[in-house]
Amino acid sequence: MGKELAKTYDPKGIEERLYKKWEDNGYFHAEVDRSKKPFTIVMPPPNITGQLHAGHALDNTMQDILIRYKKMQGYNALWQPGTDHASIATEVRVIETLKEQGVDKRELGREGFLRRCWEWKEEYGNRIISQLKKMGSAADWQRTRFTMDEGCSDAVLDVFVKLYHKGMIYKGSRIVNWCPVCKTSISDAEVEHEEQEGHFWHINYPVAGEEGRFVEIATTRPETMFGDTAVAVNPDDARYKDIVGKTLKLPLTDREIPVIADAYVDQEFGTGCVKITPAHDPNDFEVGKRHNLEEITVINDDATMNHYAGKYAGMDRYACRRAMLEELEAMGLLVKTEPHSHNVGTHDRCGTTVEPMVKQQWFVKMDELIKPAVEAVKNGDVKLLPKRMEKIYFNWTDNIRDWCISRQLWWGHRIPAYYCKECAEMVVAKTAPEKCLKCGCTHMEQDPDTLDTWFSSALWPFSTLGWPQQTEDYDYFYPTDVLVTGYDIIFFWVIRMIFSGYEHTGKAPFHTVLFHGLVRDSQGRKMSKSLGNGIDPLEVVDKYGADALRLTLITGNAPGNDMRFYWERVEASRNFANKVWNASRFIMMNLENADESADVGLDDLHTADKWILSRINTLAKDVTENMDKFEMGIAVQKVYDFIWDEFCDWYIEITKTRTYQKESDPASANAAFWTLRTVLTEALKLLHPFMPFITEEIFCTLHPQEETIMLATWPEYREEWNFQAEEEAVEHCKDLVRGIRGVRADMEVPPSRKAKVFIVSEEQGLRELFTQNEEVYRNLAGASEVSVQVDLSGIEENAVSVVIPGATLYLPLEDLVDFEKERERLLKEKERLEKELARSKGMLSNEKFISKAPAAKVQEEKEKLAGYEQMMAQVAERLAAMAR
RNA sequence: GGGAUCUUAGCUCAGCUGGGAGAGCAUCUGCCUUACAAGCAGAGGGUCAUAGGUUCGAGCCCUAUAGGUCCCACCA
Repeated sequence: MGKELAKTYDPKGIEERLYKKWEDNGYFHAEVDRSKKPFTIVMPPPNITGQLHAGHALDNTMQDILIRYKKMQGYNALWQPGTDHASIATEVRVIETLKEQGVDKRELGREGFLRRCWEWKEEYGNRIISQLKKMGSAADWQRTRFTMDEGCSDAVLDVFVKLYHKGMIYKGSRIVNWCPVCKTSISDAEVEHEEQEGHFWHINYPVAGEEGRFVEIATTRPETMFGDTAVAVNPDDARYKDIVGKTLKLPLTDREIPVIADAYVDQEFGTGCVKITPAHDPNDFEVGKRHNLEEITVINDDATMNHYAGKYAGMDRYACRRAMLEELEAMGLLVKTEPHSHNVGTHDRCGTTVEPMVKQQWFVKMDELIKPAVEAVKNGDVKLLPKRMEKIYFNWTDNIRDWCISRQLWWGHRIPAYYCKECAEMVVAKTAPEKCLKCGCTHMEQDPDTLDTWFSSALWPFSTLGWPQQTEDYDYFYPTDVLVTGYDIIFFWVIRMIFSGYEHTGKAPFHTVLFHGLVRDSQGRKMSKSLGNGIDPLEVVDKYGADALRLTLITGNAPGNDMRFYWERVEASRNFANKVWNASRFIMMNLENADESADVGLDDLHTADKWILSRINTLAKDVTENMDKFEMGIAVQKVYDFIWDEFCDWYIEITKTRTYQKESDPASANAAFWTLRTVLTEALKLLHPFMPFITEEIFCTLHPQEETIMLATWPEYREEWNFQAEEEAVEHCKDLVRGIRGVRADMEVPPSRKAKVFIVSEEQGLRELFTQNEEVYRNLAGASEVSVQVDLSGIEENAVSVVIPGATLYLPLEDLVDFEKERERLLKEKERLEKELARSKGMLSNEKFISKAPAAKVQEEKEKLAGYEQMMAQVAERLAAMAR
């Protein structure tokens, strides 16, 4: 039989050993197997700069649970892992590292810099993977991919070239978000808007040729006025009708600009006159296009002013602002300065205020591409969970703008566009053309820009499976099934994967997206480096074990909701692990006495055995339903409650008398042994996806002939394990036990003192039930002797009593009796019953309830009423007897 | 400006399609009962934010209000 287990569960050592076993035995690996149904999850690739944080822990626990669950259900489950090159994030980190060594990126040159990036990747790229392994992640590491590996890069090039030739990728001069610190353009999704306190400066622009006449404009960014090419007013604005078409002198410059009319201007806001700077404002850019205005860029890539700023050239944009305002004030042109709070775009990575700039950039045309992605969510081909995420999704798709994909970075997929140095002809192709198609010269130069890091992530569900090659893997495992990720990257990633899937593979990349929320600190704050409030999952694993961490992250966590992290909750999880451990230990110790050869059939089982079997049978059904609805928090809660409450606190206790006294009734003991072993095994299986390590350790000890629980069969509901009558019988016994325990606690009867129990019931069925099932409740009720009877014969006058549904219990406790206390208890019970009766009678006397509520409900209520009336009668009778 | 979401026991949160309010932690009482004191048994504690409405019946559906959180948005 099984070996002895330690007294408390210590995950240290166990976890590492089991993980190694799983990995070495290839349990995580999936191969194409046409005889099985595939189930595929593609892991959101963590950045190679990343260290495991609470978000990863939650994300990967959820995926691991699904994978393990599906594996046990017999699916050929593949969890496809990999890492992301994280273009800008990595480049920033590498630059920082270089800086510490006193090296500048440009000194190294592109080649040299990229070598450093690959070195970084080699050094840190696997760090997070080894950390994910500590969580128990059953990912197929043999298939680990990288967004810049050969296959993924090939997919990127393929897609770029294809979209370009379809006219869906274009190069154009557009206004983009420019980060002056990272010195690259960024997409709209990377801009975070934050409310900032700023100023509204009113500045007079002199009207040319009309001495003393001014147009007062209001601006929050005066330094951009060097790029003004017009002032606009609303065409319907009566105040400015006569000035439209006139010319203004742009202060601090020698340029003159026209006054134009455009409906974009809001008459109510500011002065109703807007300076138009097409090169530095998205709205002004549009206005400029409509009016054919010149685009004058006045700010350099590093946010200093260029020569258009005259004497301010070379100054930082804010320094320039301060200086020029002083000058304007001195000139008397600064009319007033108002405080003004407004939204400012900042770069989500570095927090720098973005500078809108006109730049030559590459874009993906979104209008057509997005259509199938919208349709898919609308018609349910792709389900977003929780459903409210759909609104967020549509909000984005409905306002979609072309996606700026070029980045002025070096680390990433380089854009496959080649320019002829001689004639400037451009060729877009997967491989570099040897010579210019137009002029035939060989001086071809590749576009220096790289692609947005999300361009490759968008292809991740299929590029990792071999696409664009039509591989067996791709054919079999794609489309994937569920995507699990945080709601914070719905725009960056989820939407882009969906439209990319439709565009390139003709299919949705997954049928369900399961969103989870953020893990916050105990005060509800976001975990962040600067606050130093982040919890390190590895520290939790080290202290409490991976199973405890996993359970903590999953319990009470509804899809899409944020959760708070509490160490107390980890402790509670750890306690549960210990509970499972000890219950198993106890059972295995008992099983050493079990008669292995005993052939136990369902007919040999006692009431309690059938009850617990029936309960776990129902549990399996419920948990499976919850899992299929992705309600993991609810599922694990049910398993937890079953194991702790029903199995440990009731069933194991019930069986103790039988297993302890094996010799006196071997058949009874063997039935209990069989049930203990069976139910424990089934419970371990149900718990395994959530707590893989402890369940594996116990399972393999309990079943030494089995290799692993990972490949055990997931419990399924079976009709032959459904025992309704036994479930009811045990419920009655539990009522009885609780009744007696309650009264004993009230009367302060020491646990060591056993008492005789009289069960008085007028119902023959109940009397039979209690007579036949004495073993179920006798020990738990601390009964020395039990007598089931129809009347009070033989019961001492001063016995203590308690009423339970259908019966009254009497405990003769002469010396301990306290009539006043018992009267109080009975009166309290009477009060409770009176309330219930009133409520129940009220409902049943309501004609509308009778006529409109479902018949079953009415019947149910009638039965309840009967039960209350009966108990009321018992209580009344007892009170009357006591009064005598 | 638009939208989402939350408000349930002292704390943190569950509560699936409307049919008598749950868990963990904390508190109180009694137990070292030969698996577990990281435990066992018992107990207290909620007008489910507020006000209306729909319904035989509302924590759950609708409307409004208050407060919190978050997302989106080009009012210079």
